[in-house]
Amino acid sequence: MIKLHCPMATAKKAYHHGELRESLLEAAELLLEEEGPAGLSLRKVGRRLGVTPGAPYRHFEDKDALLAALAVRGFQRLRERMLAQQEGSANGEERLRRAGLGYLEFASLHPELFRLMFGWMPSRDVPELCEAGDAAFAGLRGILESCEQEGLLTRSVQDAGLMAWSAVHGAAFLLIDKRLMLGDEEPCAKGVLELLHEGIWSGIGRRT
Amino acid sequence: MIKLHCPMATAKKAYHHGELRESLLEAAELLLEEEGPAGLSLRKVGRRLGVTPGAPYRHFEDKDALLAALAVRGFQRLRERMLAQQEGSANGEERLRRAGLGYLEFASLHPELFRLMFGWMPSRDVPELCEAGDAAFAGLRGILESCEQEGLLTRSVQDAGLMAWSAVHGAAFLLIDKRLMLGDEEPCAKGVLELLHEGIWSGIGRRT
DNA sequence: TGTACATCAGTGAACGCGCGTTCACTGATGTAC
DNA sequence: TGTACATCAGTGAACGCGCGTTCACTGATGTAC
Repeated sequence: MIKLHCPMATAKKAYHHGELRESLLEAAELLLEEEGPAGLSLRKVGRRLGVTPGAPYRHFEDKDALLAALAVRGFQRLRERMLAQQEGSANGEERLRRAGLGYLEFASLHPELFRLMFGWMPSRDVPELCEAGDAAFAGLRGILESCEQEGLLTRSVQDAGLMAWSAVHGAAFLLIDKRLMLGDEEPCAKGVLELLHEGIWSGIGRRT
Repeated sequence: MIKLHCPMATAKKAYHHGELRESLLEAAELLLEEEGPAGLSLRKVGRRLGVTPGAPYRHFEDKDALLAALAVRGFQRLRERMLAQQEGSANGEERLRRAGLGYLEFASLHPELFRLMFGWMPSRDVPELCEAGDAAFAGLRGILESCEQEGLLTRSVQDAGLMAWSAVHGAAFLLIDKRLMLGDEEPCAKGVLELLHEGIWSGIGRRT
């Protein structure tokens, strides 16, 4: 048996873990999704990795720093997911739709992380965190600006951004809170987005 | 000095509090808003009321029950606020706007409670809680149904509901998370709603 | 109106728990010569 | 290539803390007669 992420693969118990920082983040995220924010403790994370309670302090100043790092990672992935499939799509409307879908998918896949990123964060004034959040929103703004250049918007980029982001953000929360029922079936990101996009686009754009 | 809410107003320290259940809820909500969910403990709430740690257990089975009651109260007030000014407004569009404004105002005034109601709740399967949430949404649905009867909707009540609720719900979160910047000024519920409503109504309704 | 008694609501002390964090330590790693 | 040594990353024991919850109790309240 070889543990891929451990440099000391053969040794049964290595004194040095090797990639503890990354492992802590992974384990913490897993724990967060399993037990929610109240169930996430540094000690538990350490225990999962077979590591002493003091070990995490070599990599994070305190618990809040770990949480902030978790949220930063989250924003980066959210951004990547939103922008992932943009290249192929010529049309501004289509790019907006894909970004929205990425947003909803991200929330569905990582509901607790999503909640942590938006609002639950105990220490909000971490600059890295703000930057990561702003960067994610900048992706949306970029899409809308290109829509405007294509002459597709009926409103300012600012107003369209408020509208589109609010709608998708709200839908993401309602989706992970299971407060949406589309007929009988369990709602999925894709179904919700289809309905939503129609409304958003009627509200901010025009079809050519 | 007379404490209004205490029947034993003259006695310096009454053995029986008299309205402890209600006081616990009030104090808990205050504490929640001041310190966030992580700072809310039964002991602290008791301490604030000058009451023993065991006292709350005469009124709530456990901490989760208190939290659930808090959220239920929140949903009731959210509903009331949304429907408060409906009577005077003949027009369906206007009623929808006022409901949206009520929603945003509620979130602005009680951000932590709002977060508790949506999603943070540790024990989600409390039936009273679901009912209270559904009742709040039913208010929105009623408004949209009357819009439909007035011939104002361009979409089904279902789709319009998803759209309108998502947009306002998302804006509420972005607002309390301070993620919205409208030009230079600090955004307020009213300003955000004005912009939002234009987009929503273009998306789901028509003007007569 | 007065008394006896059941019920109720809060007391206060105690429980065990898991937590975040600190600290002197030690084993492993990597670098200089 | 081999050795000495500084640096680093994890150990393990300990700290104090505040928490949720329990429980035998007691003072106040309200009811029956």
